[in-house]
Amino acid sequence: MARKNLFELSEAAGEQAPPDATRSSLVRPLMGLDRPLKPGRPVGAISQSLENINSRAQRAEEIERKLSEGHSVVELDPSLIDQSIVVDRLGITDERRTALVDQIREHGQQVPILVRPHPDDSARYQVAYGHRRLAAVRQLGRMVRAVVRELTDEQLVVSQGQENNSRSDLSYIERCYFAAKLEARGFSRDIIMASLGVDKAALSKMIALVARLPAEIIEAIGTAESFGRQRWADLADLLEERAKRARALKAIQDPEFAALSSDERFQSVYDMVKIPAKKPDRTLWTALNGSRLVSISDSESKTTFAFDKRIEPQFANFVRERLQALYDEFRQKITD
DNA sequence: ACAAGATTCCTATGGGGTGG
DNA sequence: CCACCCCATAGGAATCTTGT
Repeated sequence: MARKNLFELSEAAGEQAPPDATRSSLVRPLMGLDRPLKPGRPVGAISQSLENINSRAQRAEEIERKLSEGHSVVELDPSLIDQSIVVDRLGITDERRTALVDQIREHGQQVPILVRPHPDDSARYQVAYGHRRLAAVRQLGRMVRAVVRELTDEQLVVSQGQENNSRSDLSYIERCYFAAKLEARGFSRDIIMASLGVDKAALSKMIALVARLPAEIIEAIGTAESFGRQRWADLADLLEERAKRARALKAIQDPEFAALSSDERFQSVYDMVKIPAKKPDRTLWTALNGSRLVSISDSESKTTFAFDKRIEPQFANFVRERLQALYDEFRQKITD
């Protein structure tokens, strides 16, 4: 928890920091993004150029530096801006949203968002990144500060993914989800790798993971910030079993489930399917005369007595009539 | 035969816990 | 408080599989 809060604070600080405060040490130009690429340029060029920059943070700092220095920032009406062609988030917590809104209300929007002209509607724009800032500004009813660039679809998603990477903004499952959506939209593996900053092996696993998990469960659990590849893969393994999957799908409908934090939701689903359902412990009670009168089934939540009517038809009724007396005796015993 | 993708295995890293 | 260990994570290399 403490870690998470720290992270949120530092991330919030990042949004408002003066753009040039920490960037003077950066000298390496962001190859491939320091000038707009010609549309239609082979996609390999993008990923190739990105290989030369190994540090994600550095890469992202560069993107921001370019934005704040090299390109003019304009103010746009948020209502003219549509979201990206591929949505990357699984939802955002309320406190994070309000924190950002407060911050922009007090300090203004320090970091511009990146948009491109809408390919189908010349009057509108599409976000490459800055969805949350856009939403916050929209809520405040202000104009949004934005950099407008001509971007191909590939450049758009690569910019979007790199921005997310740079801020360590997306949890593992969100990155997987984003990857899967890019894949579904027909982007090449090269582009997706460049966007997410992962190699082909990792990407393969990310896409496979989303394919293995029911979408309802991913969406119900949400970001699950604390859980990475291993735990999600474990969960996917466990959910291969049909019975467990059914149980998980049912559990996520519970209103109590929705009230948990995302991490807790993951843990709760995980725990539920991890512990194998204990099958009821069945024993047969045998009377002293050898009659096997009662079979007793003992599970986690209840104990069932089944009376065999073929052997002693009246016995069950007899016990039923004595229940109150038995219960009284029981109460008496535990209150002593 | 070749390329793309999937899988498996190994390892550096860092967080978290524990014992002195 | 520090040193150490354990474990999860995520990146990467090697290898296997599949499709053309």
